[in-house]
Amino acid sequence: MSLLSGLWSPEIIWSLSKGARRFSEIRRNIPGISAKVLTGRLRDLERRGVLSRSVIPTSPPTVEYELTSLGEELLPAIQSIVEVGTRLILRDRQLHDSDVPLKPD
Amino acid sequence: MSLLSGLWSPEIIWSLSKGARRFSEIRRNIPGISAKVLTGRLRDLERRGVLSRSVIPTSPPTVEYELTSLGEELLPAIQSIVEVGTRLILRDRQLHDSDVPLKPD
DNA sequence: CCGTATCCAAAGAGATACTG
DNA sequence: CAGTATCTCTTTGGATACGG
Repeated sequence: MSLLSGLWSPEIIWSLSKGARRFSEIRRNIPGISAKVLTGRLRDLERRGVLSRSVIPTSPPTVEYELTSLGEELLPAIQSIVEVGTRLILRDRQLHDSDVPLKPD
Repeated sequence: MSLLSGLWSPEIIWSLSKGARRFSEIRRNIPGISAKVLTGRLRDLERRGVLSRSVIPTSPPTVEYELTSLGEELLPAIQSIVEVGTRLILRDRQLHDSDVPLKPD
C-alpha cells in the first residue's frame, strides 16, 4: 500500500494521468504543495517504479515525469477511492442539510 | 484519500471483507498490530463512515465491526493496488535474480 | 528551471502497563 | 473481552533560504 503513501502521492499520480509533465507543471497543478515535498514524493514514487524521471539536457534543464505502465494501473483504483469519498461527503452534507433546511429564498 | 490513511487501515478493511468481525478476531488476523493502533484506526474509519461498530451487551461485552456499503466499495480499489504492488515486487525480484542467478542444486 | 538544506511541528505507531 | 493511558521514536509535511 506504500505505493500511495504520502499525503500528495495520489494527486501527483493523477496529475500524470494524461501524459508526461514537467516539475513546474505538476507543481502548478497541485495548489499548496511545496517544492520540497513534491521532490520527495517524486523520488519515492520513482524508486517504487510508479513513475519515471528523465532529464533533457537543455539550458535551463527540462525534467519530465511520466507514469510507468504499472503506475497507470493505479489510476482506476485512485478514481474509485475518490468516488467513494465524494459520495461520503455528499451523504454527510445531506444529513446535515436535513437538520437545518435552507429557507427558500 | 484519507479513507485509506494510516499504515493499517487497508488491512483492517480487508479483514472485514467477508463479514462482521470482533475486535480480537481482527487483531489476530493482522499480526503485528497493537491494541492501541487498532482502536485508533477503527475509531477513525468509523468516523469516516467506512465501517460500523456495534456493542452487544453480553458479559463480557462483545463488539462487532462491519463494513458499511460505502466501505465495501473500497475493496476493489484495495485489491487492485495490492495486485500492482505484487507485480512490482515480482518484477524487482526477477531483476535481482538475473544479476545473481541461483546455482542449480 | 529544478531542485537542496535546514529547522520545526504534528501525526502515527510501538511498547508497556492498567481497567470496567 | 475490549479497550485506555503514557511515553517515546520516527515519519511527513510546512516554511524559508539558497544553489547549479
